[in-house]
Amino acid sequence: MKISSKSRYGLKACQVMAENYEGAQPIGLSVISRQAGVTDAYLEQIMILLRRAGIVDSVRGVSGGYYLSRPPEEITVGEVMRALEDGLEIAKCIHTPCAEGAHCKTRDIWYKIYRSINKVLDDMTLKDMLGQQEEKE
Amino acid sequence: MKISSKSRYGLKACQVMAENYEGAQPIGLSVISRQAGVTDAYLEQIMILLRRAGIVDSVRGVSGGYYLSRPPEEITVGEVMRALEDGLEIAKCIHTPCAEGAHCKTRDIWYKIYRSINKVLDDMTLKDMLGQQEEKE
DNA sequence: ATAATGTTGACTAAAAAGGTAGGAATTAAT
DNA sequence: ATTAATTCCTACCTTTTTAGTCAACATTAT
Repeated sequence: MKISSKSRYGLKACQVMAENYEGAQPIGLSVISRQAGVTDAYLEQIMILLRRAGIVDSVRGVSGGYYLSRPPEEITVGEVMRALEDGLEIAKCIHTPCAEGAHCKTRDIWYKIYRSINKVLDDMTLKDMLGQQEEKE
Repeated sequence: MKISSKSRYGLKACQVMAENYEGAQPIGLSVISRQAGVTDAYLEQIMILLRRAGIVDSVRGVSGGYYLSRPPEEITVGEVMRALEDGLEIAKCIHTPCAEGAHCKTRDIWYKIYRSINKVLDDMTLKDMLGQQEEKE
């Protein structure tokens, strides 16, 4: 029940790209990795996931890089997280219930958690994320 | 971002104890392990966590076993899960923010998730869990 | 006494997470 | 055309966590 480093770095990378969305030119991997505090090699793996999920586009070759495929207000944090966190499936029985199936009291708990996480993340776009006030502790 | 098997088995074990709470006599480990679908040896480890968290009490010796330390309506699922899932701390920065601290946009996301999970789990007692209707989907 | 049962800590194996390396493909600039 | 910068892809490696086992010990009803 921990957020993976892929999600941490990946969402941070999205933040960087969202902040520079107006620039309209691709941002080099090394620029993003520096701001996200991660190595190029590792961030590469993460960007590939985001690209395959249709969240970012890329340009290869000299002065290539990455950019959000859509404006920050059209990409939800949930979309990003699903790409990085195995569909946000917190238990196998979320999508493929076990034999006990619909009668399982504990599965109902996992499902409640699942829906609540999805709601939080789908209700927030990358633009919202940039603009939000800090949470109190 | 997966629920651990400790939580799955542990909450199931609590369900068993809650269903038999009226009996008022301790339930043997092997009885619980059978119903929870887990080995005695492994469930033992889990019961120790629940006992140390004050959720269950135990009786040693012949005809010993485990039982909930309080009525099912006085124990929340959140309490159980915190004992089994490392305090439900989904990211290190939940309790000890990193250098970026309160200005961190991504931490705000993790914190939102954290609160939402806690709310779901703390709003539900073991008794509620037994009585709840199945979720759709 | 003794047999049934919980307690504890050490141990191991398997899986997942986290991260690295190297070369292929692509492209702007020269 | 060549070169240098850059992404793409696959395979691999290391560390940590998870999941599970085991054996010796402590307690208690009978």
